[in-house]
Amino acid sequence: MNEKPRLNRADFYRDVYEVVKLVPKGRVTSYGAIARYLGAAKSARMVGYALNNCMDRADVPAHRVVNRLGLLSGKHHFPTEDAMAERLMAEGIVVQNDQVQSFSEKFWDPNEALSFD
DNA sequence: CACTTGACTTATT
DNA sequence: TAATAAGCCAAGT
Repeated sequence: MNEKPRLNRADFYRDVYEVVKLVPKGRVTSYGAIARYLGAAKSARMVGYALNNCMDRADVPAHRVVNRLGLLSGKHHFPTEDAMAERLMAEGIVVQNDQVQSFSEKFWDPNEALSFD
């Protein structure tokens, strides 16, 4: 299987949006998981960058993306400090102290979900 | 054109 | 176990 580690910037961003949109309601994923799914595990930062651009798009549930520890690392980028937590809790996710509770249970990995063959 | 910063992750000390 | 360093890639200054 030949892979293209170097995705086009625009494609990478677009893919990030796609994957984030694929995150089921009540679930969360991590930057690394998305990056890895896209074939750029080390480019987890770029995922965050992409999401920052996606903030203008209401169709991208960026609030479902947290860091690998389940921390709402991106909450500071939301319109309000608690917007991210509020949205997550509105979807049934328990967030406390800016941290997703039962993160392991709520964690949704695109690699697993899409590899359900 | 070079340097700094950033919604991260993994490895090493 | 916790703290620090390095790796990664893009965008802004």
